[in-house]
Amino acid sequence: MAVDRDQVLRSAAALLTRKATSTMDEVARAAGISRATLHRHFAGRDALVRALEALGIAECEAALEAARADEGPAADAVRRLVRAIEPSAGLLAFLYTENQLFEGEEQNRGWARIDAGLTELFRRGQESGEFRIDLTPVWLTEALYGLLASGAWAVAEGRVARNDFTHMIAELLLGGALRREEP
Amino acid sequence: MAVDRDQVLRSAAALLTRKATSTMDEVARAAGISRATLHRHFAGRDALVRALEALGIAECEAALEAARADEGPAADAVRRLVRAIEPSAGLLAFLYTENQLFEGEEQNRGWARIDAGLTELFRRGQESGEFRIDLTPVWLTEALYGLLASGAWAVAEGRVARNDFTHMIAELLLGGALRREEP
DNA sequence: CCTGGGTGAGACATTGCTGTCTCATTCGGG
DNA sequence: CCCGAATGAGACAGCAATGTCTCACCCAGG
Repeated sequence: MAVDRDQVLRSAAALLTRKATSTMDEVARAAGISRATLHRHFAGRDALVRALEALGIAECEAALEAARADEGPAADAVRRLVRAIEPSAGLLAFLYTENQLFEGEEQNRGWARIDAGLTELFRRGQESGEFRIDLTPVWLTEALYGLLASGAWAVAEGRVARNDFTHMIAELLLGGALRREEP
Repeated sequence: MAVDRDQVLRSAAALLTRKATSTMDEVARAAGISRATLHRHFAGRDALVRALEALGIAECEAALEAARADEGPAADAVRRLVRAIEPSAGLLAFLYTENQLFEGEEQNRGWARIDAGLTELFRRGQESGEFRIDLTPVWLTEALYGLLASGAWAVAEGRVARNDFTHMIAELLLGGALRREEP
């Protein structure tokens, strides 16, 4: 027995990614447990979302770590980062939109740290001359979130191949749609 | 009296953009009318969302028209389009996330036409050699939606200046974060 | 001055989800 | 084998939002 809390969280993330308004009952069924048991592990929907938020933050920080965002050319760091964060993109998309509902509420301190890490990466790229300076690091960070969410949904609906996810996001973010002049 | 239906729709759009889970009562108050009157004009929340969807579609088509998406260099057309669509970005963001909930449901035919128009624009840019061919037109369309939503939220939360909206989105989408080689 | 359409305020039942509780069952360890 | 912890199933009340209805009001046009 002893329900695997982490596995419950992951199936909840997968379900809520597809349907953000899923019921506690649906979440429980998706995890293969009863609503009562789900309630024993997460006091309520709110607690569940908080736990998912913590999971998302942990995965983002792990990705930031694994991608060694502060090493080497910033562009390569961005590519590594997108690759590392891909498995979490669905969860991120859910949390990203969910956060739009918290209105004034102060955001979790974890997000602030991740935002800072990303912003720093883009700032570093600007200082090294790799990135253009007319797009602010804050905007590039927001754009990355938006592209991750778009990408996750596009993949979920079959409009983009899963294998292309990393390439599509990283290359659009870095190079844009315009064709580069031949080097 | 005769409540101005269009004005109600616009205030609803503005409110739901900020808080997607707003109550019918909140929507009514935001429009300065009573819930009863709101109900007389829109049979229910569902009907309201449908009407907002129709409004969003109409504004998108108008923007697509006004931007003359099929004329001149594709890159310039994209810039005109982003500029023309900016006032609707908040509504678009709301509808974009709302649509994630409709799961299987067949999407409105209007969106299909707009998607087709955008995809065609990007395809045209590829054929003319302006746009790179490793990013599919479908993905560029999705990315545009995602960036519009990100941009709208970032502006709403004060992370990006409203005046920069068009530039940030269009230039990131077209040119990406990397600095161009000096021409 | 009337009259009627449009409105606001509020009551009401309904619905769907939530949170809590109970009870029977099951499974694993001692 | 036996016991206890964890679970599943279901009942139950509470709650928030919805949709419907009534009634009084106001104001513009006849």
